[in-house]
Amino acid sequence: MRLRDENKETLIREQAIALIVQEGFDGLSMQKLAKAANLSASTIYIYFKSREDLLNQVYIAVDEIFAKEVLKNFDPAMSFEEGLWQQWKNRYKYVQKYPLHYHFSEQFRNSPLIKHQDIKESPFRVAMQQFTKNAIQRKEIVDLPPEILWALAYGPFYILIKFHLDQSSMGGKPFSLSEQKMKQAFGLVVKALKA
Amino acid sequence: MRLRDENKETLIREQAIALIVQEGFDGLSMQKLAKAANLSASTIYIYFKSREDLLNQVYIAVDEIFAKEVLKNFDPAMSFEEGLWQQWKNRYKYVQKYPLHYHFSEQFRNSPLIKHQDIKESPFRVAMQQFTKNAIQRKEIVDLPPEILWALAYGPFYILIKFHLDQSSMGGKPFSLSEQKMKQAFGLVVKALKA
DNA sequence: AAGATAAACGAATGTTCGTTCTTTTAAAAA
DNA sequence: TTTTTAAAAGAACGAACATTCGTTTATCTT
Repeated sequence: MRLRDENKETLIREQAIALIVQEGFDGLSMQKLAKAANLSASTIYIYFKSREDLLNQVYIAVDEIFAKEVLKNFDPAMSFEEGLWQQWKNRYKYVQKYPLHYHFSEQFRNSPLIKHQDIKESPFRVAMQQFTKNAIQRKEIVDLPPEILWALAYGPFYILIKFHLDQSSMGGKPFSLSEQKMKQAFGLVVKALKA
Repeated sequence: MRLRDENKETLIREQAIALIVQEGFDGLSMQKLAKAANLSASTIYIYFKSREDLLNQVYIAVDEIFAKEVLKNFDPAMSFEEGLWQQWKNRYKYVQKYPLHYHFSEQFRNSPLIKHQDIKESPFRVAMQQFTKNAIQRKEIVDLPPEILWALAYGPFYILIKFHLDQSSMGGKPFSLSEQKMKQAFGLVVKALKA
């Protein structure tokens, strides 16, 4: 018998991401996707039950990679300043390495398709909670409700990313947010949160 | 002759926003929109040239209201702390008053449909630039590249808004981010930016 | 009240959608 | 090599899509 091609599943997923980023969610039709992946539309249904299933699997795969990349060289036991900086660097590298994934996530996050539940207790979230809990216990930073801490620690970072990404997608291509600029913003965040 | 109903144009726009927020961009079909607005689909084409034109006009109308609301009681000559707090309050009230508009914008912002150009020189942007320029000249805040200043001034605010909005859309309905919590986050932002 | 005009409609256009069915093809098992 | 099995393809389905067209209807002008 003929074997299921493992790469083909990934190929379909990646092409779906590319199409969605290029043309939005309406742009992802099964026939367009088939053409982009050099397949018959019906072949997609061997690997995915339906369009909805495909979207879900894409979302899951993207999230998995994100969680993996963002935990590199990170330990919840790190000092707050070191650990948060590592997070900023990891997220920055993630955006650079998987720009399409990032754009896809940004679109998916605000779409009504998303199932807001069940994402609560990922090992990723657990690590993050432990990290901030440690920092507060050690009195490295002020004691704050988690969402305020989170808002200050990452809000400026993501606006910075979005700004530079929009900037580069408008004019010439290369995305460059200098590490110096990131450090500057990071310094201000630390200043705000320091106990 | 029969007169064009001015309210009908607004009605169509508002129903379009509601549909998009509920079901995403694919959810906005002309026939569904017609049914939601109690119209024949062809009637929509009296007021809008095409689906694309409709989306553009919706975007423009939403943006206009936003700019109007957010400039209330605001003057670029204000002190930084007073002016930025007024901005936070205005934006908070905007989200409360037009929650659908906010959700629509969040979806539209990350969609490939948006035309990134030509939004540069709105009177709104001009006021904001003057405001931060004043604050730096008066040495109220540290001298920073505009995008870093912007990232710190608004990043935490919008993450806070998103968090509480998601929270309320999941469980029971009412959206409540207490002014006390906003003040707490605001205090940290000011601490970070103070010269 | 009569006529004019544009708003409003329902029906129909051709296209594209997601999905399924039947057939062909290729590779693993015999 | 032959048989078997599932992957892959292609044609086909009804449904829904954006848009247009010819007719009807309401309201203004006269």
